[in-house]
Amino acid sequence: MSIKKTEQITIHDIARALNIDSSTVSRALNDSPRVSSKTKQRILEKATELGYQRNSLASNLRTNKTNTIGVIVPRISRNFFSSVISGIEDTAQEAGYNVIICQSFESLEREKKIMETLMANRVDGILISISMHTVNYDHLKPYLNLGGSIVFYDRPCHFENCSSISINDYKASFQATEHLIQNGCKNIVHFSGPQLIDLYKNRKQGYVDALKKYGLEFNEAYCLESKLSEEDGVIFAKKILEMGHIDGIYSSNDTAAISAVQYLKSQGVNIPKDIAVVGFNNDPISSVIEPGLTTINQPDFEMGKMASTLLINHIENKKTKPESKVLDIELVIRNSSKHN
Amino acid sequence: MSIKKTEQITIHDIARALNIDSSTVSRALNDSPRVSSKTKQRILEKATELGYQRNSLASNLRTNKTNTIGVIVPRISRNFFSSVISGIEDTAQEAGYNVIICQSFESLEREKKIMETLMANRVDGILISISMHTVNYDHLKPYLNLGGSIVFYDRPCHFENCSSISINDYKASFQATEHLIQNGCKNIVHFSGPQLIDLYKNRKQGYVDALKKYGLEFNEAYCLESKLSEEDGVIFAKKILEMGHIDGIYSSNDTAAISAVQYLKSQGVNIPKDIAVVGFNNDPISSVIEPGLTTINQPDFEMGKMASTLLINHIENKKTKPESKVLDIELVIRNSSKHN
DNA sequence: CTGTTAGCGCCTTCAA
DNA sequence: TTGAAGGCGCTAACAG
Repeated sequence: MSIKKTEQITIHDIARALNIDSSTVSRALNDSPRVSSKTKQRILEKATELGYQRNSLASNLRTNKTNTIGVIVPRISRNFFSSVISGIEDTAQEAGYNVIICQSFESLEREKKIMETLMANRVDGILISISMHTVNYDHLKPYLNLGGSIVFYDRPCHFENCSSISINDYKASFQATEHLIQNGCKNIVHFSGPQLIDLYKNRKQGYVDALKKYGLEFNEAYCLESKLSEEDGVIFAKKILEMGHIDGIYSSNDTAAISAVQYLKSQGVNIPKDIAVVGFNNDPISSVIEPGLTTINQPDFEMGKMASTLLINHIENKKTKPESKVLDIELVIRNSSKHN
Repeated sequence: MSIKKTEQITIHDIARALNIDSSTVSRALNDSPRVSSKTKQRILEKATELGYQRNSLASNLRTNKTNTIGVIVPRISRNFFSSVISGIEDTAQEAGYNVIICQSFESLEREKKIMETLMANRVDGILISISMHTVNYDHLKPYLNLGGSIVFYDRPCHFENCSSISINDYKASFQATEHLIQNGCKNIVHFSGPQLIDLYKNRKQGYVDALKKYGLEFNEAYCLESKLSEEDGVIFAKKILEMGHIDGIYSSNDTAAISAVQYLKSQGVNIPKDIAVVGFNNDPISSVIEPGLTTINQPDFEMGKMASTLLINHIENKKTKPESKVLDIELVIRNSSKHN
């Protein structure tokens, strides 16, 4: 900000105008009890009169505390993540923290850069959902060495002694598959995600184990792996139609399930009668549009709140031991739409 | 960040280790040409060896420049906005700026607080899409007085000599309505938004004028005003069914159009044969799901890029005169879905 | 309750 | 090409 010095009012300007010392002004502006309410009053008045604007850079430099937490998220456009962010902001604001949101776009390179700038800006802590291309965590170390705290959310991750919060993907997957089986499905396809990520590996395992429990054969060809792109659903739907005898879909991929359903419908398939579908899906629009879809309701907002709370705890109370919280989900069957 | 001093490596540590002065180190780390490449080399090596991490707080304080721009957005979960943000980040990153994203959640109170923290953190510039409850702009003044630059995007706004970028809402609306009329609609309902916001006022006017041009009567009861909440569409759809003779909907509200369409379909209405629909809608999911919807395609990503470019221009070149850019849209008729 | 003093880590004249 | 010195705006001892 190229600023003429005359425009920057500092505590010294206030002090000078009032013939007192700048340290008193500082105390007053921080509402310290060690200033008489009378002078506090005078100082605040003069401050607004002169149009004083606190310079946090200076104060943060001095105190070595920014009251800011960084959030690294694959992409904010995914509804699940924007809800998590809301939860984070909610809690953070209440505790007096600012939040900086950064998108990695699933790229390790961008994640590294983000870490650097968050570190350079000395954020007090970082909440991160690692990108799907992140396989080692070297880029997190410098920040930890610097004394920062990191909490992983959504995509679980065991690293140093950082806490993490995730949902019980295995169990969720198991339940979803079980639900389909109990409703009579015999040939269930699984829309999976990148197997490099534990999350998707766990989900696949839940699917596999549920099949096993009910004596259904596991068929690798039934696992359609997606890179989480927009149009995978349609491709998958076509494959399903080719296969011919599929009667169930368990999708661990938000958007894929939706577009698959749409495509299948357009081809005259009756959902869920011909093919039943269960998917992860926190998108409010699609829930309005596809009332027949059974969805796995992930606690997004709550996850944000918990992650934020945990991180702030770590920041303010370094002794706290790392925790690994695993949240359960619930299956929500949207048989009836929200239209009443 | 409560840090033991021993962990914070500074330029002085590097200087001491090399028996040179910290100012030389500073120059080297900033890649100044006024340092021999030999010492530069030594310094960089020692820096990585010691695990030096630049403290931007200090440097920003000193230079009075943060290389950071703040973005205020009503909510990131709306697809239009997250695309705008991507555009902003794209351009900003290339120009060497960091981006801080803040959500106002359409609340003036939150907007005020955000302005304060962005100001306190001395961001170099701010991109803002004002909340729908923002009627005056007093909270922006202190930042401008401090020498900051502001650019308005999406929701146009004439204030001091700030630039703004928006789409031609009037024209878009006119075209949309005209499209319906030319396709034989006689009784066209308009889903409008808060009339306090110029944007929605302009959109309504476009609708009104298009009706006028084609000699159709304007009926105030046909304007269904929404507060941009999720479920308005269903309420509106019910009203339409009550009215009985509606054959067209022009919606200036993303989600309302979608849920209305869904509800109408569930009641046996044929879209677009019985009722034709044109709406603003940048949501990729709904475009997959409702292929029959005619949508007004807003240049979201481009808007972000342009806004960012303009702001950075203002920041780096204060003489730049304020501009008001107005982008045109195009009607996209999604008769055929994306499924090929 | 208020003033004095001394930096936080970095950058930038000004000299050499 | 490098060093010395001072200060960005604020806060935190320590005195009084």
